[in-house]
Formats: sequence, structure tokens, C-alpha cells
Amino acid sequence: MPANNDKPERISEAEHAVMEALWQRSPLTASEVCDEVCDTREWSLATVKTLLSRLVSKQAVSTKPDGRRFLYSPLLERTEYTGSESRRLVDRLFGGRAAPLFAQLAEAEALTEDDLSEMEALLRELRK
Amino acid sequence: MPANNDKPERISEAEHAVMEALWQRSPLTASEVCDEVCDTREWSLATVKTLLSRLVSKQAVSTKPDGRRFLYSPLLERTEYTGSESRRLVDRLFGGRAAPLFAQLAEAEALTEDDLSEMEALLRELRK
DNA sequence: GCATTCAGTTTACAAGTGTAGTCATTACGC
DNA sequence: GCGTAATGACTACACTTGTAAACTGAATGC
Repeated sequence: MPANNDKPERISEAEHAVMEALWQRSPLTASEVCDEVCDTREWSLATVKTLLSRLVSKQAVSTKPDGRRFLYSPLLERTEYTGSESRRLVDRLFGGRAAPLFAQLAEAEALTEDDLSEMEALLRELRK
Repeated sequence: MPANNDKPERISEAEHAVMEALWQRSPLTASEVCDEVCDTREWSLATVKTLLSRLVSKQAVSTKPDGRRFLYSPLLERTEYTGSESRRLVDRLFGGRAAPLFAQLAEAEALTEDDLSEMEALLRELRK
């Protein structure tokens, strides 16, 4: 079997909202996805259908036929996505260095007490 | 004078590259900006000119006439930009919490030794 | 059996983006 | 003085994204 050398296609912000619903619970039908996201985003079912098919063609979501309809499941894993998005940002804004990002968030007071202690724990862990 | 209630317009990735050049050194002429970025991005001068005028209309860059040409300077500050981009990402991917982002980067082995010690120092600083 | 309904597919369309060519003006070299 | 080079302005055009309506085929109720 030849290697899968597809470059993973970029997922837009609206598409990401749909992925979040599927990461939460899957498989879901299109209407079920709409139940999860249409209220908050003020989308119509048609919009969700469009986003789902774009995600399918980007191979981020798989479909399994279930009678006349489809059940949608994520193919792309959440950590894969958050990982690559995070790396993209760090690369683009901070030359690949994470520390300045951290400094930035600290300056913007975007770090909660919980963040601080979790990060301390994480650092201790990494030091072990 | 009425308050400036413009919502800051979003800066695209290509535009960001131009901003980086201006943050590095300014004011610059369009050709000077091109000198800085056209090689790496494989852009023509025309592309840079377009990006510059889009940045001007987005009020991220100011112009000062200098004879027949313009000198461009950043209006948007780098920390403003990196701050809001970072916050956007953290909000979108991690519900506003920074700790999971770092866990993510740690898992992806995107943290260098330097990052770790700088972050430790920063944490100590924040704890003071 | 036939109408209604429901699902996916196709088409639409404006705004933003990446990338650049053409146009018009003006200054400078000779 | 006049051609040429440089510069900003205007125009172009394909692709992505957000948002959704119209279309089509199948299942289901009666």
C-alpha cells in the first residue's frame, strides 16, 4: 500500500465548529450536528450540510450510510488539529518558539491561576 | 474627538509578512519592503504594492509622502497583533485556557530546552 | 400507488485573499 | 525638453469561505 502523501487540507473556522460537535460525540447525522451548532452560530441546516460535505471532501470527516442518510464521524483527530494549528501560530508569530507566546499571553493577562499551576505541574513533569 | 470605535480589521497571512518587514525596520518604501520579503515569498513588487495598500485601507499601516513616493510605517503594533492572534487561537481551540495549549505543544515536542527554561523563569516572575 | 418529507448534491453568490498586470503621472538623466 | 524609469492607483482573476437556496431521489404514511 502506497504511503498516504495527501497534505492535510486546511480546515476553516466554520468547519472547525462542525468538527467540534463531532469530536464531542459521533457519529452524528447532519441534523444532529445542526442541533449542536445551529443555535450558537445562527446557521441553517443547509449551511451545516455544506460544511459537512466540504469536510468530507477534505477527508477530515467520514460517512457511513445508514438507510437513506449518513452518519458522520471525524477522521481527523482533535489533537492532530489543535496541534497543527498551534504549531502554525507559533511558527508564524514567534519563529517557532513557544516561550514568547507564553510571555505574550501573560502580558495580556490571559493566564488564569489554574493555567499557571497546570503549567507549573507540566513543566515539573517534563523535567523529570 | 469621538472615540475610535473601528473594529480592527483582520490581517491576512500574506499581509502579516509585510507587517513583519515593517516591524523590523520602518519607514520603508514599497521597493524596500519588497527587498525584504520578495525573495522568501517569491512575490513580485506588484504583489507587495497591493498588500501595502490593503494594509493602509485596513489602517494597519500609515503613509508619509516623500517626494513622489510613500514611506510606510506600521500603525498596528506587533504586540497588539500577536496578542490578539494568540488570544483568538486559545479561545477557539482551548476555550480560552492557555494550559492545554502548552500541553499540546509539549506533546508535539515543539518545546525547546530554551522554551522550558524561559517559561520557568517567567512563571517564577509571575509568582513573585 | 402517490404525495409528502427528508437526506444528500448541486448551484449561487458576495466578501476576502493571493497574486499580479496595466495605467497614469512624475522626476531625473542626458 | 524628452524619453525612460519608478511609483502609486486601478483593474483582474481564480480560489476559499460563509451562508444558503434549489434540485433530486428515496422512503414512508395513507
